[in-house]
Amino acid sequence: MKRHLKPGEKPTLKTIARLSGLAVATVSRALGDAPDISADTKVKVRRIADEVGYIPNRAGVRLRTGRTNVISLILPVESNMTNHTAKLQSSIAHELRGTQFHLNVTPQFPDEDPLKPVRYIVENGLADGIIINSTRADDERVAYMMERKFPFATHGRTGWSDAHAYFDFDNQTFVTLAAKHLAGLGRKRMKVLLPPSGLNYTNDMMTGIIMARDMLGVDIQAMSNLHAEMAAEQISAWFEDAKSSDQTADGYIISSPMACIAVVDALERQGVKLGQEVDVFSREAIPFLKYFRPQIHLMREDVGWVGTHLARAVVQAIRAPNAKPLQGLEVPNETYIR
Amino acid sequence: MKRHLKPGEKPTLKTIARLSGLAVATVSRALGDAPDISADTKVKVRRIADEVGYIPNRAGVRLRTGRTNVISLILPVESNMTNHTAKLQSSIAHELRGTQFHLNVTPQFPDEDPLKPVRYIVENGLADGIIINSTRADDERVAYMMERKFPFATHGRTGWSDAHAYFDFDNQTFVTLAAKHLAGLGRKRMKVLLPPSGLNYTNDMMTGIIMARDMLGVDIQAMSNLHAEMAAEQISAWFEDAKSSDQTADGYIISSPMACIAVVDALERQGVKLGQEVDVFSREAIPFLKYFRPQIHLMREDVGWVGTHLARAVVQAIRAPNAKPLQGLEVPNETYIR
DNA sequence: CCCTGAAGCTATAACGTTATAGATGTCCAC
DNA sequence: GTGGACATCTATAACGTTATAGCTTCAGGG
Repeated sequence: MKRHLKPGEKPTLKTIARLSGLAVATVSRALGDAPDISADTKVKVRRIADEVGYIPNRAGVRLRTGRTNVISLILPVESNMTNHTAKLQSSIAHELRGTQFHLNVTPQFPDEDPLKPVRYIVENGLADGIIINSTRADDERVAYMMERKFPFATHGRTGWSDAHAYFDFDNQTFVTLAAKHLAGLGRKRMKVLLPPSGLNYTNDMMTGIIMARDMLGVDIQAMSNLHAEMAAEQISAWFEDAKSSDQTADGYIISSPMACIAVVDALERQGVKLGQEVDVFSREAIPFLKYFRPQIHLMREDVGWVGTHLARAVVQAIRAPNAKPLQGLEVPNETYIR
Repeated sequence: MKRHLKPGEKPTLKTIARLSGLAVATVSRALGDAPDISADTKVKVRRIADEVGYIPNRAGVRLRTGRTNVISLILPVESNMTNHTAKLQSSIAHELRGTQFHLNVTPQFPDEDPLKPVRYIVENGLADGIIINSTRADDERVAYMMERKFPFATHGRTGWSDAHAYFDFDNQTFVTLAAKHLAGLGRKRMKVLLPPSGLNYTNDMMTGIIMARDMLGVDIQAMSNLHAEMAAEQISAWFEDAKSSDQTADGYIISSPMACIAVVDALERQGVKLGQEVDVFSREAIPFLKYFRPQIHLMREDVGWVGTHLARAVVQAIRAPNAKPLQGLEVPNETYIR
């Protein structure tokens, strides 16, 4: 398809002009559907443009026309930010304040390849650096950016995290601490509701399970067929269905606050009382589960600091590509438990 | 200060070159701290640049150097988005998918003039359109953008909303419906926890209070010295302090989910039981308060649709500046109540 | 007094795009 | 066969920036 392109060449109007034998201005006007260009030419130009994958250079358009093709969302930074995403973005934006950098949000839709937005940004030069989360051990986005030496920082480690900037919460320790805490309350049979499988921190939590089993000698295992990002209804439904199966756990370790709510709700429907038959331990960024049920045990995680670190890390990766990448690992201890 | 500038002129390197008598290239190199420019010149250029308020044109830099000065945050769009901000952004991004527009997030810090980010974007041409929320009746940001004919859309109406694009939830009807619902449960003395004063939807809710009083004949009033965006701790503290004062309300209408949690918590600490001595009615975007206390009465508000509408509205404002602005008002009815 | 080298500045070109004015060719009317 | 109208395309310039090469000036050595 792209056989007309010189290798590594980013197609511009000039490319299309060369391939079509037309002038750059004509190509521009043809693509812009100007009235004084013949239909034939328009079709021909359009075809070549598609063939070579032409995408208008935003800087060129912007410089010439003043059009930025950007929509700006003004996000009020509230003091009592109860909101994970808002908090993360605010802290990134806050750290970026005073630098030349602007923050752009690119959605990654569940129905598309996770690599797509990353590739789009890298190939079209839409940013100097990228921040991603939900990392996998062999994350293809990370592999892609490392190969191209494109600056980035990840929330969550990967198989190559020695070599790139990241911030991570030590989820292995999270699990062992939680298990220890529950064991201290006399709990004997624990179940862990993990994040979706494949994610790096899911693996870390699985390691934590094994470590807790080995070192503390407790009966602890992951819940199968269920993960912490499922909708509350699904989690509830699972507990209903599983009534007949093994429900003898007396301790739950839950990876996300929403899942925790769903689990507690399901347990209570079965007549179980928190702090009596069962104890529940969850991770939480914002102090709110304590209002839901004060008996829930919590490990706090500071999202604001995550954003701050990631912003610094990616800026460093941009400015000093050869320096040692900025890496941060927050290892929780007993004082993190509420 | 800016007396050297022609009116309306956006300072560029050329401007500084003209004012300093140096060549454009020299100015560029002086500001870039190049080694072959004398210290004197650097100081002089820097001073003039500051004086005229020079800010490098991002498109120029980007075109020349390839540097975008943009950091991109990849935001995974989860299906069970439990998160107001993330949901809003996802729906905006979703609506923008397939258009040429990118979404940029500009924070508005509580310690700075709300007009600042808007002015920054407009003056420096950093976007083609702006979306704002937390509007006031005589919102200075709206006045600013209207005066300059800069495309925008607001979440929440203003005093001039006939003339601009907006989406709003009918908060007046929200209050009257809630009051009617509580009255139907036999509640006689209602209190409303409003959003911070000055916001347009706060005024709407106040109108709703008066209408409910007049039309339903119920005893209903706003809670003073307290608003729904305060931290949970503050709300709790207020209820403690106010023990001695009037606590005879039997119905509460709360403007935000977090405040609702705090209020219910405070009430329960006083031994009050939901659905018995007191009923509580709240607004909610995500189905979660029902897990907290199933007795809470809810009016649902679809944040996803808000984002979709706002995105369409601002795109229309950009593409067809003279068309009638896109406006949407969601008027709740009994079926919105859960 | 010429040559060299350094310091300090500038002219030019280029990044990719599009608005403007102009060029070329065709066709028809007179 | 000349003029004009029209359709279609192109050359040029400009947006703001910076890398590159080159220019000027001056001091100091020979």
